[in-house]
Amino acid sequence: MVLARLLDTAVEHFGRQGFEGASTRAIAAASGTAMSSITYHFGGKEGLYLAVADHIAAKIAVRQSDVLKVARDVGVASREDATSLLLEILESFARMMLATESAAWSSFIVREQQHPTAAFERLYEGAMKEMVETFVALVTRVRTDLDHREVRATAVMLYGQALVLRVGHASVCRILDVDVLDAEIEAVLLARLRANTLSILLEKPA
Amino acid sequence: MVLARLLDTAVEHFGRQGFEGASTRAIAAASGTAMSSITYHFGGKEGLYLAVADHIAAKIAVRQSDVLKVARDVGVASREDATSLLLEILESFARMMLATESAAWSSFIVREQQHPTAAFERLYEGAMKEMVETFVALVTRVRTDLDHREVRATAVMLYGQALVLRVGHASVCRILDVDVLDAEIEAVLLARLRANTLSILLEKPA
DNA sequence: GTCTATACTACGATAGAC
DNA sequence: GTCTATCGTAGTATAGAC
Repeated sequence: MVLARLLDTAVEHFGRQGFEGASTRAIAAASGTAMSSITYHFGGKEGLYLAVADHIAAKIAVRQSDVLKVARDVGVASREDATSLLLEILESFARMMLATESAAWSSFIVREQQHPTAAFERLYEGAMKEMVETFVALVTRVRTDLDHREVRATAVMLYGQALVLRVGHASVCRILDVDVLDAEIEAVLLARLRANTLSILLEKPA
Repeated sequence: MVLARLLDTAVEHFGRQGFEGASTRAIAAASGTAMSSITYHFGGKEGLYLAVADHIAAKIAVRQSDVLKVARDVGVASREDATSLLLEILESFARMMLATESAAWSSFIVREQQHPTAAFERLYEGAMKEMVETFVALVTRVRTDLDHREVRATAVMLYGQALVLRVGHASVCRILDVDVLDAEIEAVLLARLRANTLSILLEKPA
């Protein structure tokens, strides 16, 4: 109970302020417990940080599990099925990027992306790997004209379209001239994501 | 001189560790001066932080000035010219995201994107605004089938494809199964960016 | 302008009471 | 398991020498 509360608070604090910036005192206080609880439960600040990485990975895995399960069940898909599966996975990811709850842990992940520590390994293995590999397999199926590396580069950029919604949040709001991304704007963004993705996937081999 | 050295060091430190995580002592030491120089030149830690934002904005503005100048000179372009200008701006941005020097300040910017402070205003007005507006104008020219908001949503996602190269750096390396993004991989990525962007821009209105 | 010295606050870790 | 108390370190800011 205290343990869970510490983890949730820590996601927020590490996300906002990074490892060095966050303070175990502040995390403990915001969790309504003493600082030494962190030492007891996690061995120290670093242990808490790694536990947060696992915590985030688990949350993402749960959130993506439905759509990934469908992809697994379908197995080798027709080109049309693969295309619509890709759209679904990407839209699911984009919704995650738009959800306000992702703000907390996305900061954590983005920091690890740019300056990886041991926590990155846990994030990647625990949450991202399966999503990535499924995605790559589907792009391979749809874009038979591309080689191995081109497929993966394409997958990266398809993801980038959704990632920018969270990572460039302030600019996205500025560009769209809104203060918050409400349901109406979200619909426009998701529709564009879908349209762009279809354009990319269904390009006729030159 | 000391001032410039302090700024360069501060970009690095604030980028990696954030505002709270970075220490003025460490920044001063790495710049070969005393901590009180920061107080003298910038008024304190916060003043230094804002100065860093201006510093970064200026660097980006310089880097993008050539390609933006061309766009300005062309004025109202033909659809073909607008398309190739868009490709050029985006590729220039992508090259910036791939350059190792952008690692330092991109962390700074990404943090401000997700949790904006006064520094974000300086970054946006100083460096991003012109790039964004030019870009939106060109997309408007090319995708005449889209309304105002759809154009801006499309612009955001086109940028996202390039942004992911920096912001998702560790994952990109993992997905492409490389340790560093060398010239060969870069070429593949840029070629895909170009191809995807063309697919999106030249989509036939349904 | 740039330094040293210092005041004050907050950090993480740990020991020990309960 | 959770708390309080305390230690050593490191943070920012500031005053004053040069």
